[in-house]
Amino acid sequence: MTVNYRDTLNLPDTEFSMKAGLPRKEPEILEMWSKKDLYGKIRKKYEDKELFLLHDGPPYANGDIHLGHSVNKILKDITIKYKTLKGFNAPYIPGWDCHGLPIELNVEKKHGKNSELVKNKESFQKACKEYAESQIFKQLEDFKRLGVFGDWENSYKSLDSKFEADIVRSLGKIFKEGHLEKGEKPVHWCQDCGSSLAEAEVEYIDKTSKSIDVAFKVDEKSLKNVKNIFNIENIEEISFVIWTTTPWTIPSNVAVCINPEFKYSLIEMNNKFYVIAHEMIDQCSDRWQQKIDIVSTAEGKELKDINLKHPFLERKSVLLHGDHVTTETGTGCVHTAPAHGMDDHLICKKNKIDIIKSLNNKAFFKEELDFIAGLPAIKADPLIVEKLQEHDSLINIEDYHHSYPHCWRHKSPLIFTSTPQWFISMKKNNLIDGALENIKSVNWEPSWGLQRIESMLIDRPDWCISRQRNWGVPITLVVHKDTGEIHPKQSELFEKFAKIIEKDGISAWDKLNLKDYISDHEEYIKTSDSLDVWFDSGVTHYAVSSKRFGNNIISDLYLEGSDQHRGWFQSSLLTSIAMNNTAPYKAVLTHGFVVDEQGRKQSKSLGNVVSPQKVWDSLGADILRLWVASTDFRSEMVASDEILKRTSDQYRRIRNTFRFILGNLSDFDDKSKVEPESQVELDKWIVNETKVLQKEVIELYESYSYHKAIQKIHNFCVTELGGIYLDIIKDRLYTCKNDSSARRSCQTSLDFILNTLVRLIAPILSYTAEEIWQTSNRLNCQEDSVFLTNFDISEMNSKSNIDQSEWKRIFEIKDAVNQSIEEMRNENKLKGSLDSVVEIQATSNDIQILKKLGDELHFLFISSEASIREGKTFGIKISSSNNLKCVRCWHRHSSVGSYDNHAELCNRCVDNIENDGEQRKSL
RNA sequence: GGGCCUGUAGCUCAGUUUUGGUUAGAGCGUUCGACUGAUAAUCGAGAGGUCGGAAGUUCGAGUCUUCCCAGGCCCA
Repeated sequence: MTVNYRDTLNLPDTEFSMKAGLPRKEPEILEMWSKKDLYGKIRKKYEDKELFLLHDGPPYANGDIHLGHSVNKILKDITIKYKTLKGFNAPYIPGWDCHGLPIELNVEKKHGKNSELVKNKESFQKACKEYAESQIFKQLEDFKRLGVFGDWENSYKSLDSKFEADIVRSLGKIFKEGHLEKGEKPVHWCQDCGSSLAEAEVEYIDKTSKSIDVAFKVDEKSLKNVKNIFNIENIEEISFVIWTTTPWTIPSNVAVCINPEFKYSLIEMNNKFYVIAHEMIDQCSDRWQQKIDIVSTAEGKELKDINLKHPFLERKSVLLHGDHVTTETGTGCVHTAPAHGMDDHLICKKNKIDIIKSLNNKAFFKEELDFIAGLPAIKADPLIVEKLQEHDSLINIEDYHHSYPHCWRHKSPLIFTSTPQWFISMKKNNLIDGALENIKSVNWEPSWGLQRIESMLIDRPDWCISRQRNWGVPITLVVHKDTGEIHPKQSELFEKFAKIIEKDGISAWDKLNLKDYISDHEEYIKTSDSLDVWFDSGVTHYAVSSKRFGNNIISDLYLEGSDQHRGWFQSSLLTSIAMNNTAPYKAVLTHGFVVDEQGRKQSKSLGNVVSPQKVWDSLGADILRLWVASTDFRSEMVASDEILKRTSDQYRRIRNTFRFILGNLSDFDDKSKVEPESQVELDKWIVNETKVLQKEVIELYESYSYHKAIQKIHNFCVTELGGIYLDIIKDRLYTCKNDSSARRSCQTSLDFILNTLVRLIAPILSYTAEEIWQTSNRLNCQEDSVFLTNFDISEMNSKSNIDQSEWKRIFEIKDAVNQSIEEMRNENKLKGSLDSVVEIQATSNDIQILKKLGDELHFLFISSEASIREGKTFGIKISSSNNLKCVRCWHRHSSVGSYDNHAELCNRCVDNIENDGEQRKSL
């Protein structure tokens, strides 16, 4: 009967399962981290170390987290964990942005727009706060589930009264530094919101508007002048023709602009005389379907000191020169209503022409315009067209399709209208210059970030911080009830109001009585506007970073999506420059957006949304983390089922590599370690390879090239470990005596690899790294968690007889042998590689190298025998071994059958079972 | 319409800047084979791209220039 020699082998043994079961295990690990207060322990351990401050950009406290949130948080977490393992004190304070319109709208929807709760400002604010908190709670649980480490108990929220007070203090500081300005400027206004909107709240949607061409008659007093310029007589009436897509702005017209660089023609059409840009004649003729005769042409710059008459109001309209006039569409004469257009506003400001606005503060037409009184702007279009027809001023009307600003919530068309607003001025106290100067010394990653924010800053208007909303931090200004002048003691008042708000929240502003603060209170009123929410998040460098880490601290890193070049990067920069004259960050890293396989953005309507919740429930958060890490985040990040499947494959390979290592270290401890000097050559080689890998991967982490880092780790598991090292050492691990130096030598290397690799994957595969750590006695004897260790592992240095280039050649020869064996297999002359006998003919160089492996060469090829002989060329001969197969080590050897007590074993196995065991030097 | 960015095997990425130069690399997946002592694993081998498209510069372009196409972010 055959002896069961399997029991004499040292087979791997581990509880680290092949099947991950992440969706089940991860919550348990999360629970363990929480029970241990791991984050607290990390903080304590590193409190004296150099600070690395990654300041969290707050997500908006509304809705479930999506893949974009996950990408952002995971990238931050990888960075934080890497820096921690590197030995930095790298805290992470997550935050939330809590005020603003979307939350108001949700609360309105929930309770009813006309409910008592919504109508009462204080109860409405309370409801908004509760709603935001409920959203935060949900998001927080999901962020934690991603495996993100942070101070969740002490996260920052812009709705905390302390934070709200700090927002007020920030505004006070900016006021004190002279950047605040009152203005009357056109802003996007949503009739449904009853409020002006931030740029971020505007979206462009295709719309059909009525475009009209309107004649503006030349004033009687200017007629002679115009006739002179065109060198013509005997004409009673001349009109300039403008083109606009917003008929409702005609009542606010105060001027018509022409470009002084263009030529303008006097034309005759239906026995009437008009002026339009020469270049536009053909286009207008087509559009109006009219025959046009050119009477005379003049230079635009000659047309000056001319007054026109408003088409139906008793008012003049001035002819102005402006470079903004183009010949793209229209007539080359531009209707100018400074209350309703930015160009119009600027050109009138320049020419000192007063704004006339026919809309009231709620954006309805004023009473004095009887025919449209009380109408909202766009609704008045037909009546204005009618009015123009009555006055014989309408030349043409047609539909016009264009991309038009709409409210991001209501999807309703916006109007552009001027309202009294508070601004942070870009120029008043050189804020823009300071910003442009300071961004140069920030490290932008990718580098085009600088160019991007620079071009955005250069053409950005003043920052309108006023919102006519209820759920927001009040602009705590005290202004004169008649003149609107700010109270002389305003600067001191900011701190007083901040203290009240810190105690009682934002509702305190509405309740406080000015007579408790100023003696001349009867002359003054409180402003009722609230702050743009971008201001809230913009001052987190003060309300969070400075408050928690010391005054004027500059964060090491801001890490957000590339859309934040206009958003948070800019609002933070501007407030920081305004308050401290320095940028709030040393480096800014941006990532792209998540798209589908076709490169399209994820949207509900396209049905291509990947839900992070589904991913961690089915595959595990580590798979999501691995996907984030293995994608180049600098451009768009593609997510799809196939990609996640590939990611799982990649994960399994890494996991199984650890499983193999753990299984083969089950009987290994510190006492079993072999001195590096006496290690087998191959074991020295892999230690060296591991050290090289570690160095390279750390460099890649350092440059935020996470996808290259994880790829390198994965490739190492596949090529160096799977393809070479682990495959070769199986023989020694399994068949040598368990405490033989041959076996202990490779276990010593495996121990080193385990220690190195588990740390290298920890920032990315956090759950798995921790699972490995807790499973292995070799690891958990060192620290309570992998995250309480660092990359510095005790050095293993040793001299080797075989250098790197020689090993390279050895493995090239191994590849060649593999190919030869494969050929034999294809010809059915061979089955497994252990059936083969390898004969190599090589030149002296190769011979010299191969000789170093001695009679252990066949272990390199995993063949039963191998021999070398010198020749003029390189050649490989494979043959099938005629020897019997040893049932224990599966090698074919002539000694099999020559032992009476072990009839089926080879000499090597007999030695390993009965005697001291074999010695190994090289493989 | 403008600014910035992306486009290399089915998938994820190298290679493109300072140096343009022989048959464009890796891993995954796929196909075939081996093993059954990492076993829903592991090992070996093979197939697979002309580098989004076109034109140009050059002896020579994935790599430089221009234009075009597709897509992303931000703006108008």
